[in-house]
Amino acid sequence: MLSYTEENYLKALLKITLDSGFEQIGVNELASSLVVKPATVNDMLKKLKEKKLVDYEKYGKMTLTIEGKKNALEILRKHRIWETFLYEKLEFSWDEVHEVAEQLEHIQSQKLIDKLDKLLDFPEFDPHGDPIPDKNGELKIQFKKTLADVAIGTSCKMVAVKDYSSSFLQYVVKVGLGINNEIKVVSKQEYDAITIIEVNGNQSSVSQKFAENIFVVCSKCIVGKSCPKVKCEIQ
Amino acid sequence: MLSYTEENYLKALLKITLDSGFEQIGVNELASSLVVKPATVNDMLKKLKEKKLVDYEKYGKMTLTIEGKKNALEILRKHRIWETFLYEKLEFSWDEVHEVAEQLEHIQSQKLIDKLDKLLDFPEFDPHGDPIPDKNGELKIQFKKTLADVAIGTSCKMVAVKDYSSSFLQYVVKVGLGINNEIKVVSKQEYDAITIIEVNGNQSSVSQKFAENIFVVCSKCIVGKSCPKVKCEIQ
DNA sequence: TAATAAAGTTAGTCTTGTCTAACAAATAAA
DNA sequence: TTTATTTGTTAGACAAGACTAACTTTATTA
Repeated sequence: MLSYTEENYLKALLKITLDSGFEQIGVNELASSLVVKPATVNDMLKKLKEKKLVDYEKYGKMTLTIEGKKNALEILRKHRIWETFLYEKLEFSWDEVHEVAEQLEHIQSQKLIDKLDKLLDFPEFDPHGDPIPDKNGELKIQFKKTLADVAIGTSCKMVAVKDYSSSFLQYVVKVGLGINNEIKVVSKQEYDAITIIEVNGNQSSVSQKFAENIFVVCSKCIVGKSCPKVKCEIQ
Repeated sequence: MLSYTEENYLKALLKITLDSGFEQIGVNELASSLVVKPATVNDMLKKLKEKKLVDYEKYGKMTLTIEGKKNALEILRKHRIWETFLYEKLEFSWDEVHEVAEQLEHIQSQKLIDKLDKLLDFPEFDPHGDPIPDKNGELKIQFKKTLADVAIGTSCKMVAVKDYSSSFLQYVVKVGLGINNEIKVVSKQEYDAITIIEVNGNQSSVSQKFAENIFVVCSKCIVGKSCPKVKCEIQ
């Protein structure tokens, strides 16, 4: 049985891997993701290594083991199913679900998750557009990049967000954006990367930071140098 | 903000008060209820007193303060709403809900509970027949006693259970009993208090221990000496 | 009411998860 | 390639919540 804290460490490791596309994770990186000091991560690492959930050597990088990844995917599955439940059945808005799901994901009951999954008719995506791992831990991975990587003049479709904070999500709604919306990149300031986008006929200017937190798919996107951090894998 | 553990101490105190009808609770009593040593309770008591959730003097008895009771009722409300949700919406049986609700009751989100309450159409009782405190912390209290207190030849109606363990609840079902069933006490062995009851025309023998864990209401029940531990209050 | 039993308290220890401060290794830059 | 910087490690401390063992009060009962 994993503790609440151990679960959070595994989840954070998986999250970093999925976001960056790299399986090798440094102590500082994990520490800042968990808002904890590197020394603390170091201690926990010994325990996770002992339990064979993480591989690492002193002064090396860490990687989830198969077993660690399996556990992490289960937590991610619970998190995303709870988010979907809150959104679909309890009238929560998409900027409210994350915080509560952070607590609910630690409830121990296989039956509970299976029944929720059934109640929701086996959803494939959560309210933020993220894929929900299935019972076997299979996770759909889409070709995706951020709005910041989309070439001027190109259209794309918003599929997910990278930042789950209320303030960001509320701002996304304010700009008229949502999952599955078509976005056209009209122009981009060279100086500060302010981007003019068009959604449903309305134009808005968004910052570089904003654009980097919107995941999109499109046929003609810039690969390589301008898309280094987003894993573009197919299932 | 209360810790998970503090919440459990408050809940246990309220539980003992509701079950026994006495507000004055001893350290040993609470310790055995929480399956913890008296020394541990003693330490926690200092913290709860500090936070003005519990009144007590050294070597005296403890009582929940108004504030402590308010908190405890909120936890009880959450517990019972979650049990109802699991039972009504997720096909859990009545012997499965308690364990999971023990975890769910600690989730911090007022909105979550309000929305669940609404989804369930503001239930008044949980699957074990216990009343659900309302948003203001008001708790319906029924006249009730245990099946062990019912006089021979008398009929009564089962309204709740005292023990929430799976093994007991499954046994209750096996005997053909459930909330709202009419029970007639046919006879009782003097030697070992084995009681013959009749439910829906079928007779069963139940032990004293069993009978003490079934709450019932009836018009002609024995009060006073044979009903010393059950609080017989009206709302 | 004095002896015994039960109930409650205290002191010291353990584990988990966190911290700070000092140190060591690896990497990047001059 | 030597120095500086970043990254990672260790040691020691602390808070929460639990324990054991020894002790003190209060309650019971002979």
